Amino acid sequence: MKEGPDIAQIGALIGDPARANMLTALMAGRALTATELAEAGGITVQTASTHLAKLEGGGLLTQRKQGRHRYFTLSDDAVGKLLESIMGFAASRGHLRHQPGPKEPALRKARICYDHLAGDYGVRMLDSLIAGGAISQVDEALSLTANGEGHLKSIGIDVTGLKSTRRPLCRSCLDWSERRAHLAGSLGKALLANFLDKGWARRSENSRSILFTPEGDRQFLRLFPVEA
Amino acid sequence: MKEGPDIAQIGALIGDPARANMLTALMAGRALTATELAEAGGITVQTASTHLAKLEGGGLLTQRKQGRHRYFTLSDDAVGKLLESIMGFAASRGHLRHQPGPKEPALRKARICYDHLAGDYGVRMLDSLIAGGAISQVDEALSLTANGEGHLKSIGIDVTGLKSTRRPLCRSCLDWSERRAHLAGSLGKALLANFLDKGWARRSENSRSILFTPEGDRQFLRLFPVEA
DNA sequence: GCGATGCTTCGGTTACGCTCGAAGTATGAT
DNA sequence: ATCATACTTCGAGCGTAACCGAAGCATCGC
Repeated sequence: MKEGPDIAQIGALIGDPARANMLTALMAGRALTATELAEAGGITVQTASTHLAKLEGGGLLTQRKQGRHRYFTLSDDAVGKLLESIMGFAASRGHLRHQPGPKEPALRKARICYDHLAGDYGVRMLDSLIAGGAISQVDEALSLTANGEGHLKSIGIDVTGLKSTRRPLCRSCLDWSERRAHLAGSLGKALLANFLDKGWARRSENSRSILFTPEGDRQFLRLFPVEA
Repeated sequence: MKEGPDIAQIGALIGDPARANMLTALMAGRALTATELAEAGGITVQTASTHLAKLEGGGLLTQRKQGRHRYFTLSDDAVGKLLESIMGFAASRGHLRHQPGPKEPALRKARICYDHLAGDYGVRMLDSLIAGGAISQVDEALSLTANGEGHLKSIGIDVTGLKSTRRPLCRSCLDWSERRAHLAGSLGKALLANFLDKGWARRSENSRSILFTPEGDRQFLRLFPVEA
């Protein structure tokens, strides 16, 4: 009767609202302290501590001691990937926790998804790369073309370095706000890092939004055109 | 603070052991009645009924009335995909609900994963198809080659028909027992259906195992060789 | 019509786990 | 040394939801 992996256990870990909020906060990719995570979860630090212990025990989080702080991060990108896929599914079934606020539009425009760009701009970027022949798409599978390699070089991204990592170069990730795919993988990460480096955009302090400067906005739209 | 999809809600749905067991039972792809699912969940029918109502409300299940029976199935293959990915993750973190029994080895050898072949045989099949040049692999992405199309034709599978469906032809699916990829997508489904049609194998009545006949076993191993 | 089967709804019990106050440990600052 | 900060552990309190017995519908067979 009992056979196979226990999905109930990790379902239960994610199923608590406070824990889910903490995990969502960690999707931004930064390491956060227990106190910050308590804030994110809307609970006291004592409660957060027990939650964090459970999440760590379940293999979702790892902690790093640094002085009197404990920084928590998602264990690895398998966790990020898992959460992404659940988010995508939840969005597809209309399980939103909408509370439409002022930050909402900024979030839909551009936000960080674990370590890469998501939202309207993320989707636009992938669309443009596919339309321009830099990335080819077969079903859900993405791969970089020789053409695209040159194109990225001109932007300032060295693809050969990325290829040597064990992580997939291109991966498609379902966007919960747009319900379409955007670019994940090490290339997606590198592209976002590139924009931040160039000063085109910066990360919001207390949200997952990516805020583009007026100049950065212009450059981004020029670099990733879409035919009307 | 509140932004994006509510992963807690579906986490909680999957997080209850009884519900998780019912969902796992439905991964076999067949429609099951409320009574059968109660059995699978290890609970009474009354309790199962409330659970099923919740799962249906959450968009995970759909029911079909047929006489005085109610047949439940996973809503669509997005649900199957989601559960697969959670199972893969759970297995990677060692969250098993092992109760090593006699059925375990059969399950590791060959089992059904929503609608396609998984386990040792599933992994072997994909490996062999890749080694034989029928399927090409870039990162996690799989695609059928022209070569492979002919090869499948000779087995008795018409790929052109499958291509017209909206569902991806080839998809890789992480196998929790082997921790390696096997073939999903409409092609994976068609291949399994083909084996069952030919009488090479049949589905176990009360488990997810796929039982190969001695002759089917021989044919399968011949068709999908692996170099030692 | 009648009984039998499959499933849902209702009511009441139980228990698990989320929660926080208070106290305890560890690290850092003065 | 002393105090402050960051976090964990302990010990209740409490609420929600899982659970089942019993009753209520619905459908089938006769």
